[in-house]
Amino acid sequence: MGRPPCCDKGGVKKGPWTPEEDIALVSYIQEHGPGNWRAVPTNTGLLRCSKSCRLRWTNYLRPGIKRGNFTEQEEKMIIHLQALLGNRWAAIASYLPQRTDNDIKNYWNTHLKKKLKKLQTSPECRFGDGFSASQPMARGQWERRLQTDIDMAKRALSEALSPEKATCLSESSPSNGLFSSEKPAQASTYASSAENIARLLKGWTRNSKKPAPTNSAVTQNSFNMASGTDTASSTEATPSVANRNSIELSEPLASLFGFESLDSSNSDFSQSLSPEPTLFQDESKLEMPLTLLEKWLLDEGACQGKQFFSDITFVADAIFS
DNA sequence: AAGAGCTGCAACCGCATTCGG
DNA sequence: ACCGAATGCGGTTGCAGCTCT
Repeated sequence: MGRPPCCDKGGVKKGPWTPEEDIALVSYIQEHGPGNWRAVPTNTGLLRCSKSCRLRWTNYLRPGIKRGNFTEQEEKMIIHLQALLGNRWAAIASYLPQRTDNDIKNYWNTHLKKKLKKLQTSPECRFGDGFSASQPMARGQWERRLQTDIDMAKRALSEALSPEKATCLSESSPSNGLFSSEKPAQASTYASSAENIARLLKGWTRNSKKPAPTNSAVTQNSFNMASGTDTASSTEATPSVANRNSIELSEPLASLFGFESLDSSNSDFSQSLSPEPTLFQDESKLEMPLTLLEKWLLDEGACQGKQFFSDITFVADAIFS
């Protein structure tokens, strides 16, 4: 029943990508730009389905992707946004432009869910106005309350969004490009891809001293190794493994939305490659710069949804304390 | 030292949505 | 308006590497 999978035909390779495949893909995209994925396997000679190529590019090879540990602020953002949006990872990822939806999803499932669960089972844990994990309300009751809070918050958001505010905030971050419809010049768009190929090759050569690098973990190291030698003094978007733990821990939240750790070409890239829907786009057709969202989320006296967000903020704060 | 169990993440799968003829 | 193809998205899986015993 239904349409056969796109890579149903035989001879399609699956599993981890090799550095050779990555290079072929990046080279092709550098030349032709992303899109028309159907043509990619044919034109590159890759024995991969178009879907696999797109996924590899968007989740891994695309410039401007930050890998490694999530910062405290990123975690808080994810918690906030997950509470607001649910498991709409692509929408959440559109507000953390250096992270992919897959990354955020994985991080939520492997780290944050556990943290929240642990917190909820902790006897001293209390949420906001008094519902506590030690005396949990019935699941259905809790869910109803959460849904009510979310609805309240959404309503408050709609009310809070006057046109002049939206205008003001879009002006406040004119260069981040995330909400701009302008397309950057192709040349600058793909400059960082060329850079990545160079890094890939460089790292790959170094790795070749070891047994043949045949999995994606090696590829990842290739990028990191190549950039890691001089990352301490740069604003490289792919930090070395060594300094991942310290990266941006004290970075102000604003930088998350200002793309300060991206070079200009990468910013352009995320601009051209991130047509993801903005918050609530499919519900109330609102478009709101993240700075406003975050300001609103964190503004203690902001709106009717205050209690909900104080609950969420409490949870987030408890996790990081 | 070794093997069993656990964890994290890259990649896959299949359904939903969008696009174009 | 309809239909098939292309793309997007979220859930799930498989496996490499790590930790524990």
